[in-house]
Amino acid sequence: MRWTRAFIPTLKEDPADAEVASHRLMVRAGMLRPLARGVYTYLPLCRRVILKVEAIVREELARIGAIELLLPILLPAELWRETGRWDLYGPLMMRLEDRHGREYALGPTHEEIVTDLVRSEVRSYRQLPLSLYQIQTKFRDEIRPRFGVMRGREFTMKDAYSFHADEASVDATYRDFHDAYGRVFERCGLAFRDVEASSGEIGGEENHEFMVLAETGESLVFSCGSCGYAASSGRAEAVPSQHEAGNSAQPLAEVETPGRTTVEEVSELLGRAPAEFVKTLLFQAAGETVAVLVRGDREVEEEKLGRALGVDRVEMTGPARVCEITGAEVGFAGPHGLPPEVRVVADYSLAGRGNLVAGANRTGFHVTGLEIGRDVEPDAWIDAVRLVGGDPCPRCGAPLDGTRGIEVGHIFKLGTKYSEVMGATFLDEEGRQRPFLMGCYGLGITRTVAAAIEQNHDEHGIVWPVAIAPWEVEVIPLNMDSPEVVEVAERIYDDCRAEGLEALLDDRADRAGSKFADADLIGVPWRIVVGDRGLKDGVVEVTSRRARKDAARFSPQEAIAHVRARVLEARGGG
RNA sequence: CGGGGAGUAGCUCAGCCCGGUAGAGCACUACGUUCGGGACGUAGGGGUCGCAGGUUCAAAUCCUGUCUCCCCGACCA
Repeated sequence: MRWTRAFIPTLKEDPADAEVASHRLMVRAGMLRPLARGVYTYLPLCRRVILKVEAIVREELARIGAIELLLPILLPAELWRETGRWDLYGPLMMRLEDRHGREYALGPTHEEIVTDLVRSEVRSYRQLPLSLYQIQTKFRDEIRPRFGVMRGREFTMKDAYSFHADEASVDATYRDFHDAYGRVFERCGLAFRDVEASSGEIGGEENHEFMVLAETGESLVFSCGSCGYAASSGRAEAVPSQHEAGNSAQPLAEVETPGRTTVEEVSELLGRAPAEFVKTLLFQAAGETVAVLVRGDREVEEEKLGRALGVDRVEMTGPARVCEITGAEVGFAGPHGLPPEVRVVADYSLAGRGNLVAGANRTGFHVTGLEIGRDVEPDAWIDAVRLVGGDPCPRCGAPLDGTRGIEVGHIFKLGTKYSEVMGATFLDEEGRQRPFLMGCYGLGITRTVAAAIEQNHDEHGIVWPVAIAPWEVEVIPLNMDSPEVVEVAERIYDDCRAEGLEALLDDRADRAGSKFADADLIGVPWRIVVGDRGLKDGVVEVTSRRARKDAARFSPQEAIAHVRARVLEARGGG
């Protein structure tokens, strides 16, 4: 491709609204332009990268026998009503009506749609297992789209769904997808972790997330360097302590704490460490009010809490209701003396602690000397705390690493969650009608591109891994007025392509500085520079984007051979 | 949804308080000089100042409404 024909509108200046590297660089490098909040045009350079990622995904899925199809984007409400997700999905789903007033959604995910297809087409266990996937645009009306394509409202996702007659088959396919995802991200040049995760809206049983490690990630990941345990924040377990109440034999006493509502403020006033506090948080879980007690220096992880309570989701109780229940303003809730209908659960972080500080359920007062077991008897001890880096590994006790990550893939075992309610069944060997066992497997294509940039850039621009680079080599003639430079560059460009390399020729009449700056920005991994200076000695220069200025001098033919050898090493897979 | 900020040239922004001929840098066009890490000069092209009302002799500027975008938050007591 010739630069003058390629439509790569690079920018000298950073866009004003881009906060993270991938967003900033995608706009500057002429990959991305915004159209609406969380909605972007993918320019040709970006499209090339997307197609490369998709090609890798297709290759790896073909290896595990998954079959590509394409499901519609415009989805009738009835199917979603069958599973109850028309209401459950809430405002996250983009909805519209046709001229007759019929309701539709723009597909945020496709479990219902693919299950509907399979229930009407697949009759027998002989047709199983079946793995179907598509690569398609998804729509989610995110609360707050941000970070460019990392959290957009319209994005490209590969979603796969598998159907099985028995658990062993689900397990085998789940493992296949797990391994295929690992190979995809590896081939894309990404450092990632696969972690135990919680299932969110999709639901189901076992599931794993694939997290690309990056400071700008929106998720928290915990991993153990000694035993290999890894889990997302919503899943990572605390080490279960023995839940014996402490006993310091201090009397329960009220203290005045006017206007001090946060742990920090009360801690300062009383001179007691936050770890000696009980935070009492009221949640609504399936219509019931639950008081969750957690150590003052810790936070509740709502996903874990929901699982511990056996409900799909928990919600914090609104301030008005909190006042009603505790009889005090928000900020003074405590475990002692709550109405009997409020269920009380205590997090393990409080186990064995005595002489605690807590709200007094009276505006302007806290209590000291609180003993769990004496002053309040929790209905249950649970693990609902959000871990922090350095917490002990639940498997081996070594300190956990806490890092941020970008979720690029998520795989689930669904069981019969969808097939059962939708009546999707097959006949087994004994002629019995049984619901399909299912798995589903998502991989964010555009998010993977952004994650690749987050992990591979420097202050000058993108540093593409060869496997997903828009081009493998960029040929840069430094002086377009020199017939010799142009001629040699053109010949190198042609020969590169003849050798099967994907080449970009910067045939713009610009000065050398601009070409170098743009080359750094768009991040093509190899560069062959042709200038009068070198041609005097019959050589051109080869540099990698990573090394940038460190040039090796070769004859044109050697240069191509050198680059070709490096590219073939790095292409991987295939 | 709540709070804050911003909409002026393709991009980054000034001008608005204090109403009076619409600006700068980058980008673009032409010519010249330059030419190995984002050159310089000269001359140009390009804007219904988000939109709709209102006040005024006169509105980018003041007032009202509205739309859009960005940031923060959405209850951790």
